[in-house]
Amino acid sequence: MRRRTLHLDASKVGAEWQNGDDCREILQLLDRIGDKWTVMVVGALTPGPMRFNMLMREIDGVSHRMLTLTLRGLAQDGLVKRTAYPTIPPKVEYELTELGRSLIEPLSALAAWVTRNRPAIEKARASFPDAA
Amino acid sequence: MRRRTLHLDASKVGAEWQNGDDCREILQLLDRIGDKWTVMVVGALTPGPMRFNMLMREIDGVSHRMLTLTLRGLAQDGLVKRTAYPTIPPKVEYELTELGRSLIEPLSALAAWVTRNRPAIEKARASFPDAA
DNA sequence: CAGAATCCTTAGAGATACTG
DNA sequence: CAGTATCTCTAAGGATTCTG
Repeated sequence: MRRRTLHLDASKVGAEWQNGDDCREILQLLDRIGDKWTVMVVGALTPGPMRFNMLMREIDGVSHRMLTLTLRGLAQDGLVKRTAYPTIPPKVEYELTELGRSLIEPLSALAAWVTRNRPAIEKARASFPDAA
Repeated sequence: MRRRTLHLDASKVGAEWQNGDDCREILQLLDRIGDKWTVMVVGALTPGPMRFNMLMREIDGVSHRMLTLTLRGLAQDGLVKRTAYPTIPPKVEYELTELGRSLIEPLSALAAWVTRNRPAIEKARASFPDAA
């Protein structure tokens, strides 16, 4: 018997986690949410709206192309609002929507986890049998 | 001036999010944590220890190879404990470590977010200008 | 300035077969 | 049963160029 809701209770999560019901779509979304650049963009936009080139500079390592694609994806998903000012030269501002902002919390929780446990993970890596 | 800690306070996260100090390594870890199969494995292992083939069956869509690689990675990072019983045929059990279990919570928070907001996202996608 | 289009390169991942 | 090793192939992503 399979439930459709995801409980936060850690001890019960597993059951519906991989139940295949809506698991596929969840994972598909996780792929977008967990995407490297997506995380970066959300992080960069957290303080407030930003223009394209500003994001480019802010994000460090992102290519023009990937930033475009990521932003478009986020806009499609309603996480980011794109505002184009028809000036010359063009000016386009991106900002998190309400939905987008609601993602900050779980995402930063994860970031916090990483920060908190990085030492442990690095220790584990180092002490792993035949560590590369 | 840059802090090294990640605050959970949504309004302040952005600043250190992309500050480049330890951002690189955080992202690198996020890549592993956010990885499709990693999420699946953690989910599958949440209820308790499991053997390789069981995981194969449980996870649906994972190839033999990817499961091996994912599990090895998780073991290296100390998130999963691998126990091999030297019997014939071999029997290998995987289970979450303490560290691994601590990941369940933030991960399921994210999963919960996806579940909660999937309708909104799908609506956004559908109503997007020239939706594919 | 923002973005579209093109090319090109590689790493990721599936399929398959072999081994202890 | 669990794991390794190859081979292959696709598609993600970088660099570059062009346009409104």
